[in-house]
Amino acid sequence: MRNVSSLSITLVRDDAREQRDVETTTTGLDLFGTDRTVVAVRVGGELRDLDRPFADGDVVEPVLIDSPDGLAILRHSAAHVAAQAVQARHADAKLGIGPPIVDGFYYDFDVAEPFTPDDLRELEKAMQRIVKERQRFRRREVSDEEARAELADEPYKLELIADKGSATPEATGPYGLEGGGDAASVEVGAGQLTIYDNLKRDDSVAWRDLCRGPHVPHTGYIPAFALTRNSAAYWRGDQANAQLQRLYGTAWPSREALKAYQTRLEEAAKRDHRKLGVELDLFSFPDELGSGLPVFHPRGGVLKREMEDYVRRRHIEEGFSYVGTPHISKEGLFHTSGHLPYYADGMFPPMDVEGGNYHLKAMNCPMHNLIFRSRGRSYRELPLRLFEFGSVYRYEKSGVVHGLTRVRGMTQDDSHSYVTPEQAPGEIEHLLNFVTGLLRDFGLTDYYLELSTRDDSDKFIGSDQEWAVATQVLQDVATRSGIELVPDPGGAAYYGPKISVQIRDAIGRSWQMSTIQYDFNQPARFGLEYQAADGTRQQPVMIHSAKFGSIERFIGVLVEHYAGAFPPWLAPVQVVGIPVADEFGDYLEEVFAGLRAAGVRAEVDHSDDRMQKKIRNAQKAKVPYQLIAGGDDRDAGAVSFRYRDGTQKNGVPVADAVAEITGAIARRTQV
RNA sequence: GCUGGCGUGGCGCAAUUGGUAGCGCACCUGUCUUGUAAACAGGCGGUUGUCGGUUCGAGUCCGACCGUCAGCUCCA
Repeated sequence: MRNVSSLSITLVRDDAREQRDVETTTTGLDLFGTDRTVVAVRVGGELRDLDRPFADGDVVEPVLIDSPDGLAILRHSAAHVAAQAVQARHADAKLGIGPPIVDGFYYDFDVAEPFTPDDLRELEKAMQRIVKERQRFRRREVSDEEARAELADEPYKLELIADKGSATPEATGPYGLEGGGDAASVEVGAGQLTIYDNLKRDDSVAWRDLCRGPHVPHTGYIPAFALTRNSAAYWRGDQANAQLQRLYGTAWPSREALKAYQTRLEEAAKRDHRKLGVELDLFSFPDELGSGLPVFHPRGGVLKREMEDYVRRRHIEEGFSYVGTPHISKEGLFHTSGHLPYYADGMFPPMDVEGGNYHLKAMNCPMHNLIFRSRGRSYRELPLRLFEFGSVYRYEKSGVVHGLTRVRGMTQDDSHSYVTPEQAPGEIEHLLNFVTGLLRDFGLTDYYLELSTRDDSDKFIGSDQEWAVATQVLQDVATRSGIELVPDPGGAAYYGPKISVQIRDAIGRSWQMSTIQYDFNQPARFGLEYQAADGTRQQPVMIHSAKFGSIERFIGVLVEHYAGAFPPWLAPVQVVGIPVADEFGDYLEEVFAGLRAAGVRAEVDHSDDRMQKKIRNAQKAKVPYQLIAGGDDRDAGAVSFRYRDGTQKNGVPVADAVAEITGAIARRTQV
């Protein structure tokens, strides 16, 4: 028989369930308080602070500090510490929101003066003091009126209270990580408001914040943190709102984990394509040209040409016709297409020519439409597939230009497939297969699909019915592919929905690469038609698609993906010949003549450096193969391999060496 | 576009409280060159992003512009 003053709870740990009778006042701290790796509990699916008492029948699971929820709780608690430090230093600072994010947290403040690097150092010290004080986090349920009274000096919090209920926590989980959720839901949920106090040893309130929680039991649970940077951010992400100052930080379960994170960032920075572009002499951005306008050096040119050769050949194999169109056009074309009314801001301003306005093109589709319309079209010609390398220019805002991944002048491997509505699903599937095959050939496997659809804003044209059909077609094909599919509501082009391939770069930013868009609007606006089997005139659907997306961006991502150590087929220089001494240069030249005859990009290093220096240079240039030859090799009609990892293979007969290299190039393998 | 940081020879860096710009690599020249990540010596190269201002004097201070970095917003 159970004692009336006890509860029965179920403890779930590592998939094991354990029934336990405990005292009525038992809390998570009683169960796990000695274990610093437990930061909260999950009771019936809900995250709770450790100091809340259990109820009879509760199913209790400890939340470990290194689990996704545990890390979020740790980081969100660190955000509170940061905010306390800020308000202690800047009495006028008004609180915005302070959610956890990937690898860290931020907190927004309305302050008179932006934070300086010195501020960050001082704030970090202040945070350390708060952590040392082991301030307790105390949860307090308050009514809306109480919250308003208590936070009368916090205008942004008052706004959140007023908006309470509009948040949708179930859509994103408790912390709304990985985007998509309203970060403000960290402060207020849909129901009961809570305030978290930070209590000093004597139980006096050091600081308090409107917050859903949960939090770690006390600030001593934050073993390793750092403030990383600060920047401006618009209140609630809206450019029309006030600009707040955002403080970014990171927090980890241990000093070692923090150190590992910092090391990871340093390693990622070494892969940055902007840095490697200089080091490997691939491309540059001359100031004289203007922001976002790259030039490709000979080595980068090889990369670009290999990609273009590949994708041109593949388009032809997939039934596309290679076409060509100019870089500029009279502006009427872009009125017809609808781009000018909708996206004038994204285009370079017009040039006045003979009294009329000309525009640099920002897209190729209108010109391809003119090719389609250049004569009568039969249903027998469909799908009609046009493809070109289109040079387009987009007036990207100055703050968003970024290396090769966000430029103002770029080359799209752009295609438009004109199809009957019935052919559309098949064509989209065809294009998606084309794209996934291309990504595989370039060694990219870590990507996901995004389905960008319309929302109810007025920037989309066409009927709801047409949008629904187009969206459904794309969704079906994307789902059938089995690739991870992420919704992107409101992200569609004004003329139709799209599927895009998103790839992450070295620093975790994701970039849109390939796109497939379903467009029923432009065929109507351009009056495109074909004659059907029954003699009637019908309007085609056009499917826009770019496989690399932008060649420039793809190169940027490739550089980071391979950290500059490209597979042989893409490497600007595939083989460097290194004579052990000057006199073996002629022998290597003979060998390299054979390589070059086989189409290999191979150079003998005849500089007056010594062998060791030549090896070092080739290594730094990340050349896949170093072929070294001295007396032993020459006598044997052989060469010696040195690979990028420093391993070597000596005395390889020349024919075998050529076969090994040409084989790896042909198979597009990495070495 | 917004907020903040930064801007010194091709690259990476240095220059005390404002006092007339240094180093390494690269490059050029010469001598060297036999086994897997830097031979030795000499030399060329910048008026410090641009323009304007303060000052007897500015790379060092101020302003504008350009570029760049981080974040925000945006991304047909």
